[in-house]
Amino acid sequence: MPIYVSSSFHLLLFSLSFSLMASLDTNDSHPDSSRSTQSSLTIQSTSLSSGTIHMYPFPSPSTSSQPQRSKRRQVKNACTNCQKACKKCDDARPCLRCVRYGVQEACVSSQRKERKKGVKRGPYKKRDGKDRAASMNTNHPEAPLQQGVHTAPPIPPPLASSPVVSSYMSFGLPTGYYSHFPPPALAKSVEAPSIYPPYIFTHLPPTVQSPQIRQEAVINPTCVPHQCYSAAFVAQFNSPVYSPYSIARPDNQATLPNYTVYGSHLSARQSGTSSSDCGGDLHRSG
DNA sequence: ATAATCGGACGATCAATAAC
DNA sequence: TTATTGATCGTCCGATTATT
Ligand SMILES: [Zn+2]
Ligand SMILES: [Zn+2]
Repeated sequence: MPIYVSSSFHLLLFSLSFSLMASLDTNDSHPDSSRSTQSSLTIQSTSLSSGTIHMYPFPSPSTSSQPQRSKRRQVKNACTNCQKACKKCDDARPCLRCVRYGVQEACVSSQRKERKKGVKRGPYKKRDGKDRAASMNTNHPEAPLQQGVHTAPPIPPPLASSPVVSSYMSFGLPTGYYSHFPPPALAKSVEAPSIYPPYIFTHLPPTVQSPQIRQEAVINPTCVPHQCYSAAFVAQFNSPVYSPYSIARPDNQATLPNYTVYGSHLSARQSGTSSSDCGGDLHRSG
């Protein structure tokens, strides 16, 4: 039963941000300032008008020139539903989004196709010390902007002395674990917020792993304790002391009135349509 | 106001290549 | 053989559009 705790600094940030995020809808987004066209590039700030929260748990007081942000974390394989909808998935199966839409049964991981081999690449750039430093350093004027992200000192691994965990990366839970959600009262958006309290993980309750009971839990939100996401959850979340054991995932959110059921309205693209598949850098060129 | 769509930025992966 | 590069493939942010 892993319990990851962290600094109160971040808890504070989170409690603050969730109230602001309440208005977010399908923009279950999180700070990604470099690609946002209308959100600011500020660090640890909040854009109230757009609803975009900029939270960068790694404060960079000294380097004021470069906005520092942690990397966006991706799951290895999104489920097919999330994949089609271009929405954030998670490592658990069923994923939270499918649970929310009541399509747990259809939540299966997508398949990655094998990378093609035998593609020639041409010469790499030289690898002596200097070139290397240059290529890895943003100081290089020619370096792509993208590389600038890595300018900051490498983020220490979790077991490093610092308890600080990136909120941006916090969603990376081991399979079978769910992070806690903001209290439903705050999380009125349909899609799950991308920023989760990163510090309290709870093991997937066995009941959730059973399809039958899972379904019941969705159908009947007023279910057995540990199968539902009830006032108990809210209470715990609001409590200064978090108990990792009695919290189940918010399954009952799938039955919230505003949520439409997969098959009628689910925001996943029809597989047969000619619409684009929402993917990739097809446009990108050398 | 809320939900769905989807363009494209960003992240992760891993074969090709370079260095040892 | 190991280390590094960098193209490919994938995720999903977030603006736009559609629906209620
Ligand atoms: Zn999913
Ligand atoms: Zn799913």
